[in-house]
Amino acid sequence: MDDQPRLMHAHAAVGMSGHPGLSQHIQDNTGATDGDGRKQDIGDILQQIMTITDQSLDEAQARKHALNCHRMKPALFNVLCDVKEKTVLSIRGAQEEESPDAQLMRLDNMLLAEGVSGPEKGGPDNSAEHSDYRAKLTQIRQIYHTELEKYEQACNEFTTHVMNLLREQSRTRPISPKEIERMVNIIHRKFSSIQMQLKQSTCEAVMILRSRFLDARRKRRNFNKQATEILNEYFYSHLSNPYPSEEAKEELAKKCSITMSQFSAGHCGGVHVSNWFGNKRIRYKKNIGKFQEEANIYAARTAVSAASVSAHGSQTNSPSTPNSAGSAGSFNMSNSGDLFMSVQSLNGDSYQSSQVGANVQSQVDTLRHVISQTGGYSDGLAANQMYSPQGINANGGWQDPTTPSSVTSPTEGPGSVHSDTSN
DNA sequence: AGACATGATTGAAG
DNA sequence: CTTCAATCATGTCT
Repeated sequence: MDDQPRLMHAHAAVGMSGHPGLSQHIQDNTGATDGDGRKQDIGDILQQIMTITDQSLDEAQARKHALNCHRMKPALFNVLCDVKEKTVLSIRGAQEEESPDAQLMRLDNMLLAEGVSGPEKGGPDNSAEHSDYRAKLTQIRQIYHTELEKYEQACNEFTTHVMNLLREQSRTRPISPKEIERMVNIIHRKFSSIQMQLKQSTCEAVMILRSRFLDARRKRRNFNKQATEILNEYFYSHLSNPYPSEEAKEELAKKCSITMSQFSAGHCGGVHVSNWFGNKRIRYKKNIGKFQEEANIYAARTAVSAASVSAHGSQTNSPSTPNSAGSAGSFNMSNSGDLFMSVQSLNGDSYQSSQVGANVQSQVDTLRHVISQTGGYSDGLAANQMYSPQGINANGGWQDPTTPSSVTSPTEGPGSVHSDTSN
């Protein structure tokens, strides 16, 4: 024990020479009056630190306490912190990551958009339609939030724990507040990367859910009978030009209660009507014979209602007339006069004289069917020939397929009806 | 289970 | 943009 001072001195000398800034630092902190005595002090302390692990626990505790209370302790602590800081920085260098903020932001945005994060989405959706989807989404939402909370809590707990630990250790090790702060940052980064994983998998789950529930193709719903009837009524009563305008489509959609398309924002039921008419046209044209019966049924039905309307001498639709979409100005019948004449000359009926424009087209179509059905054409083929060519040209398309739904209806020439029916 | 019906999608054409 | 034609994918009937 009595040779320690000498040894310490040597140690101190080595230590000091290794760190040129050390003496300066200490001098700053102590006022630097008596040079040699100070050196001895420092050497003393350093030696004690070096040998602390060789001592018994109790002894070490006592020494530790003594060291903590030593007047040179703050200065030494600062120096060591400084040295460590420089070493650590040089090792770590500029490998600070480039922050995955962009990705995190995207995930956040998506979760927000999907209604997972952010306020609960209580849109005016018809809940019956996607209740299943919403239930699952709520489930995901709940899991997400619980997990997020859990992570947050764990992060906070861990951070506090580490901070306490470091603070405690800073009594014996050179740990500066700056370093603690850095450590906290590291922890936060780690946890946020875990959080990102959570967000990522949540996004994936939502995507899968979406594709399963909201992909209309997968979840195809047939229109109900009434909707099909309404659409068919329109189709067969506008057989010569079955291209409803946008307004007509919307109206039909409304009448048919076709509203399931909230998920593809921008358009509503009209799209389904368009699809329906597209399919109908193509399938009708492909196999007219197959639709013969159907056509007759609807033709007869519309004829009856049309007749009853005109019999009342009224322009308003009778309640039993479901084809109002084709009337009441849904279409601009600029050439209704021609058609009207055609019909007149066609069957010589006089009751139509009371009709003006609107209903003419549907009646033309309708009457054709009635005629074909009842006018002595018992032969189905003949009947087919009777009305199938109307509007369908030699190429197998309805006339003017480019802009059929614009402004005016049938560009059907004045002679077309005659030629069609001039058997 | 298989056939058929039917709403939706896709790509070309205009 | 719309429509057509082919096709897909699902619903429904047998």
